[in-house]
Amino acid sequence: MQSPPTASELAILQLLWDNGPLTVRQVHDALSEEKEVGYTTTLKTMQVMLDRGFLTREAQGRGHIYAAAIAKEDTQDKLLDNFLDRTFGGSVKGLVMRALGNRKASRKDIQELKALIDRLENEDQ
Amino acid sequence: MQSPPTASELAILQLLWDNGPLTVRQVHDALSEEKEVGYTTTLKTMQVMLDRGFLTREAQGRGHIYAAAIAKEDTQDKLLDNFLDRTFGGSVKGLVMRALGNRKASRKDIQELKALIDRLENEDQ
DNA sequence: ACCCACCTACGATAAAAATCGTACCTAAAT
DNA sequence: ATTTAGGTACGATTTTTATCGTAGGTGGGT
Repeated sequence: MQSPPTASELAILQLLWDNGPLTVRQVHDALSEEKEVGYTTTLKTMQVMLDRGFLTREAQGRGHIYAAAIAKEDTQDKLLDNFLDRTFGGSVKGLVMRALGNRKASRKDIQELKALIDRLENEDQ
Repeated sequence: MQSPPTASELAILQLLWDNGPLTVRQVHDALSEEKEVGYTTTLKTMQVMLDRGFLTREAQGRGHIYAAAIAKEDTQDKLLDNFLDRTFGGSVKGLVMRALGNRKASRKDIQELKALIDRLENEDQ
């Protein structure tokens, strides 16, 4: 995977990751709720993504049904690495403290994070 | 601030945030260590940034000395918000757990995070 | 058989970012 | 005074992303 998915490509991947394989029409309808865009724009983007190896597809009736070809977690990790370097100079602590500090996480989130941190703390010993 | 700084602009901002006001030459030399790029490219980028309100400058001898005009934390926050939405569907927990889970944070980092979490936990009551 | 709604393919265009060439200025060294 | 090293300004070009128009295929309803 040469360069990571662009912002528009990522939006499409999110839909496929979360909802399973979809037709162009379905993706387009979902995207349209956020932002007006032509159908062929969505189509073209997905064709490019197919080409780039981000998607696979299967014939289905008249058209195709597309699926994500790259894993959600892998992709997120790569994007996170880039972002971390570019924006926080690679400091995980900087990123995490900012992410937590400036916005409200639910009590449940906080519990889970606490558990994770305890886990990390122990591993470390 | 209309649209956030692009990746190359951000690299320049980082230098200015971390080292204080610099000349184009100094910025260019620093950038060149990472990646080959023409001097006028750096110059032009900084002129654009001046235009966009991301930088200020002062005459100094033959040339100018540039400084960041936007705050590091504000900018990071905005970029983080975007990134969070685009990549983790807005889930702070998702982002933080991934950031912490997949790479090693130092014991000191972990302590600080723990303290932050305790603080958040109490605020929440 | 014929429409028509819906799909694909794909080049073209537009918009955004990044890169560079060239002309020109000026201070310092010779 | 000339040269020269380094600086600026700024249009032009290239590269990357995003967007769309148009031509053409196909299956189901009538």
